Amino acid sequence: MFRLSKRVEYGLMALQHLARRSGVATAREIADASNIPYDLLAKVMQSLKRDGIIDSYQGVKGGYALMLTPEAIPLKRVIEALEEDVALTDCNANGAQGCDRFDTCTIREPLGGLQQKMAETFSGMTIAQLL
Amino acid sequence: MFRLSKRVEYGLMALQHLARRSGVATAREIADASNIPYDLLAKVMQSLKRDGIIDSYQGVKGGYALMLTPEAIPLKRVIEALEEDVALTDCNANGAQGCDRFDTCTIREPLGGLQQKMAETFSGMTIAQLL
DNA sequence: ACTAAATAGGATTCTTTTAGTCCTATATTT
DNA sequence: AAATATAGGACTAAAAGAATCCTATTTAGT
Repeated sequence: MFRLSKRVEYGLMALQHLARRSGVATAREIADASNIPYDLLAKVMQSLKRDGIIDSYQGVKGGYALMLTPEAIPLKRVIEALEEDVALTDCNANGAQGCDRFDTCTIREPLGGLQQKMAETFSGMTIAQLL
Repeated sequence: MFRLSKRVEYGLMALQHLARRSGVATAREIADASNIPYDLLAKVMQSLKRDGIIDSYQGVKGGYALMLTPEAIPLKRVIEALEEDVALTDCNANGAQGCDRFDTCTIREPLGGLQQKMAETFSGMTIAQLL
């Protein structure tokens, strides 16, 4: 349906939250502040951590903090960290896998061009512009 | 997952087919040529017809033909004819419906800007550029 | 040492969306 | 009348997305 997933929505809200308070915030705090299901947000934060966008601190007084300035975090990176790829078709993301008309297909290449434009759009906007 | 739906993929293939042969083609012919499930394509053609992108002729010797030149059919129109909207979030498409954090949400507006850029991208490419 | 509060992450379930199929009706040409 | 199209409703199957549950580990404070 051509939408950002909830994971991405929640991730953006969380990063916005972290950018605003510029310190450590817990997943619980963010979930409460933005009215997001805690368990789901927890996974999102783990993904962002794995990607290196944020850092995490375990234990009491723990939480998450940005590893980068908001200006240095393009939306494209957030989306990709959250296990999606900015691609219009499967074939433009994964190649022939799973498409039985890969060879004869005549829309893949032109769509590839479009896709690149979209990728540029998502690269051009950063967390800083959400503030 | 941020992909075009099969409906849109099939619709683009069909329009490309019609643009190339610039005459009447049946759904069966297009389905065979592009290796698309016939039943599904039939619905897609009906939607394109309803939108006025193509015209249809019933009965033997019937089929479909473009109502517009390929240059006059932007992808955005095709996508919308096929029951999708080019929107990044539900709220940016339907307003407050179904989102319980509509009022407090702070990512909707900036995403709206992005969305508009995307819409422009999809408006800027036409069926002619698929040829 | 113990407890409380965090992150880490596996497994599962529920819901929604998308894709695909089936069947019948109607129109048109031969 | 028969054959070949589109029109469209109803249904089923498969996949993806969202949400929940449970347990392990880490760490600060007492």
